[in-house]
Amino acid sequence: MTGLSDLKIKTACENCHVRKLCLPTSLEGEEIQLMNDVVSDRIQLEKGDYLYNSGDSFKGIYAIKGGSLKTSGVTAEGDEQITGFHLDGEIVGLDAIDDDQHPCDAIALASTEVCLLPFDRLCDASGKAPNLLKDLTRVMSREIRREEHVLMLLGTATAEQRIARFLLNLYERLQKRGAQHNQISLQMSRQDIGNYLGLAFETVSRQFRSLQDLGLIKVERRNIEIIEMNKLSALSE
Amino acid sequence: MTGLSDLKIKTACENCHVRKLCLPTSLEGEEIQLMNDVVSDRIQLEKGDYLYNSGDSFKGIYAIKGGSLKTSGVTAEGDEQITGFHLDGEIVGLDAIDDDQHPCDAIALASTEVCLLPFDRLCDASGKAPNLLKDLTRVMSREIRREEHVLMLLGTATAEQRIARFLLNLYERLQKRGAQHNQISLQMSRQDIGNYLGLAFETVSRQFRSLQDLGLIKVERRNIEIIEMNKLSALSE
DNA sequence: TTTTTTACTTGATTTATGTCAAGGTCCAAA
DNA sequence: TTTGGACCTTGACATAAATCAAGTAAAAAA
Repeated sequence: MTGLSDLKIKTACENCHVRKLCLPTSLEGEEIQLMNDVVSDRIQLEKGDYLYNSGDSFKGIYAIKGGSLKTSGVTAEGDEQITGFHLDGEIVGLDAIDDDQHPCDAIALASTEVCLLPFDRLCDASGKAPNLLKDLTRVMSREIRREEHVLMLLGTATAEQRIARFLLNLYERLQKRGAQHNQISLQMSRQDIGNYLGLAFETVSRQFRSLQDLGLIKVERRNIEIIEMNKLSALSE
Repeated sequence: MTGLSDLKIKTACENCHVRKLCLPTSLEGEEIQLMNDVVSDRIQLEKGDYLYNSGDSFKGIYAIKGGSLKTSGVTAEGDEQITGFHLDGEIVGLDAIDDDQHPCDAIALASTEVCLLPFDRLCDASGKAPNLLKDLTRVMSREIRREEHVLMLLGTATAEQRIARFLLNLYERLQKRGAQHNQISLQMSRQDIGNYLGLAFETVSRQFRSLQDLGLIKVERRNIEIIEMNKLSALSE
């Protein structure tokens, strides 16, 4: 099923446009070839497709080559709780390593392409390349810190602060990926944003409106323009 | 400063009473010796002592040999947000790997002893022992999942659900450490619990009282007895 | 095109929880 | 033993955000 030419395309980590944001950020020259051998598969998803479901057995972690995903768990009461939005260059599935099954769903927010990094291969390669081991632990550490930030947000912040920080965080990440200046293109619904931030979707809508009335942002469906970055930033604190 | 006999005591991972809960859970025989060489130091803390402060440079991760810690970050507004309570056998400091400085404080809740695992040594050893590498990634994955659970709690749960889940979670972890049946000994203040769960401390107090009035628990200062485990569990969902 | 569905906005009302305030209890230091 | 202070409980009141409800706009389907 997989020809030689496919393999070549599949394994071109060194040519990947998100290379510097992805897992093997510190690998150079021959080491990056190791990484090519780790990547077993590319998966193409359309909007709404599941990359994995809660309960699925763990094969490996996934690097997002293009597009975006949301990850969500199911609360004890049975409803969805979104735990993160993930952009290209970011890694999902790290929470499944411990007990060999995914505790969350991962769902594409748009057309999305991911690389499967089978975990056994990744461990083998990490044993050979100390830099890869460091990159792996760094990526996991970053995910822990990301969740700590969300946690701190949900612990105390007001609805306005949550929305402001959400927008600023997304903006920073989009900027690294070369987005247009001061523009945020939301890939998710108000429902999703509210769910993620622990707010009703009506509250998200009202806060967008309120920030627009204050002249800090301009809202046009799922496109947000940041007008007053400093004020928005001040308000988020 | 460190004699041979000290070294022997320091490095006795194989004899440690929290060995099965700690990092090197899958190591056997000679491999566990590798771990002994990783541990560089034991640190004794009294209640209120800081293990590290936010901003401190990262030396390594810490395994709790006995006692307990809280970790807390500082929000943008400048107030404390507790991100976790950590018991013996658990690991703290994983969030500092990525950018080489601690993003949180870690503070002892009681007399506490920790082992310092310098990160470079740990990486070296992980390169030699594939099982150690797996243990390390498992511990990090577990921390990611733990935070996801808190996140899901803060996203939607009511005050009553938060308290119920907090108690049940703590109970499970204490049971693994041989606590008395149905007893929870809280090492932290109502203030801390509220901060962690995103509630005012008065709300924590009221919920304890309410659960006691329902006959599900018995509260006596910082000792909680679970009377109706099933009902408490049902209520937490 | 028209119709249907989904996503979003806005208003009115309710409610869970925060805030303020007062008093009580236990522990530690003198 | 007394005293001071941290910690906790309880009540009264305020409020941010949820919920309920109705309408609008855009996208998808017919």
